[in-house]
Amino acid sequence: MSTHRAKPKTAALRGRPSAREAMLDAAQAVVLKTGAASLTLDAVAREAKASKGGVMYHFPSKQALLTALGERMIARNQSRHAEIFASLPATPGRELKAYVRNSTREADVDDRISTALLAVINGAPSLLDAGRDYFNQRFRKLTADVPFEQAGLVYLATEGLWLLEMLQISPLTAPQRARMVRRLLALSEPAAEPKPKPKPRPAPRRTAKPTTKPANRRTRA
Amino acid sequence: MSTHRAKPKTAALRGRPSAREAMLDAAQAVVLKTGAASLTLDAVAREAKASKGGVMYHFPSKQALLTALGERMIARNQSRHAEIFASLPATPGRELKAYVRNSTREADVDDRISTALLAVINGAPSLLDAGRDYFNQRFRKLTADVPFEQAGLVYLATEGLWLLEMLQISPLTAPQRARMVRRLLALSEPAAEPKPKPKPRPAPRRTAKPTTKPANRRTRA
DNA sequence: TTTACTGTGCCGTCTAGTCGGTACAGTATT
DNA sequence: AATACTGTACCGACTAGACGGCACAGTAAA
Repeated sequence: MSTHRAKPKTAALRGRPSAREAMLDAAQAVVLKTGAASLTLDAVAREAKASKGGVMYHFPSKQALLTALGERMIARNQSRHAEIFASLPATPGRELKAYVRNSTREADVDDRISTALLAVINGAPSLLDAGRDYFNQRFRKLTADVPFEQAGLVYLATEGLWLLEMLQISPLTAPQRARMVRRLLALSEPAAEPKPKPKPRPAPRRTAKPTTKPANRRTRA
Repeated sequence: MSTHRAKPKTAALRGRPSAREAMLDAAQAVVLKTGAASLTLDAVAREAKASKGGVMYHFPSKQALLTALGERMIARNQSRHAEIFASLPATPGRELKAYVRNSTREADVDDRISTALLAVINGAPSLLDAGRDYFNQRFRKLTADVPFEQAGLVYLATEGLWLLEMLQISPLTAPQRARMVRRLLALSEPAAEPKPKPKPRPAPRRTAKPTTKPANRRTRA
């Protein structure tokens, strides 16, 4: 434990503009570009334009780097959620709605991809544990002001969408996805369930484009 | 490609009770017991009570082993689906119902865990590609005889439940899970949506056990 | 000079893949 | 029936490379 050179947290707080953060960014970039399997310390150093020693200085072990990455991602996710939450009117289902919005953000996919891939690949119990707590707490909040089965359904579907996209195996086309997201948001309001079909099916019934496009491309071979 | 010693398929068909299958079983067991990260050829050999050379004889590369594993799992999943499908009455939503049943099978979790973890860990594009096709085809079938948004919702929620359990981060307690599965099955029938509350909420409203139990344990530290 | 940090080089371990060898079941030949 | 030969299945030692981690010298600022 105490083998290493004291916590560099002080450094992140004052002085240099955080080589530490840059390294976390680099780690994320590596995962995104070349896959989680190739997330090596050398790769991070290369990406961050630092040396391996530098990385080891900031993170005593690879585990530490991974953990820090996971924590940062959870924190970011939380603050984004808070932001969206604040922008919504104080109706019941507010939490759920904010959650759906946050989870289905296009721009967000980048961040999200890395986390779980990392967690999985590493088999890191600590990362998974942190994630578990986070998931548990969130779920409890989401089901607070919407009937359980309804909130649960929205929750599961949202996570499903996210995870499928993360794994690049979502069968939904872009318009289908948009449609489902709209549906999820509508279902986030407690009173919304009974008759979910006010509009008489406008146009895209035949599922625009014959499903053959996976909607997600991959940088790898 | 043709570097190796001819396909040993003949062996699987006659004579020996297929060391090949035993090796695939072993690979699965290893992933299940010690995590996907520790799926090495040596580990497979040890588990299968064979030698590494033996493993390499049947699978020219680790990739090949992984691919074979993935294919076998898809095949098994398909046949299980067919079985369940056959046991259901020919009502609309039959496909969807069979899919939900198959995906939420307790006993099935074992099999499922390995596949995706494998696919992710390896970054194996081939495995993911096979999975993608499978997912696409399945989705198209499932949305055939149930309104798209309804089927899509059930689909996403089911995949979400499965993936969350696979990653050991599902926040649902066992009774909550059971409740959601029931709900998903009910939603698989096209006419079922309007009023989903015929029974006046029997007993477990206060979500039996305060969510603290993750419902899935792990063998690792 | 002390502190904070970087860069380089090395080492031990782990792991995919190779290779030469073995056991043995058929099969053909005599 | 004995012999020689062939192909299949399998073994285990070895190799080359990758990767995590460590030591240590160097540098810049205060």
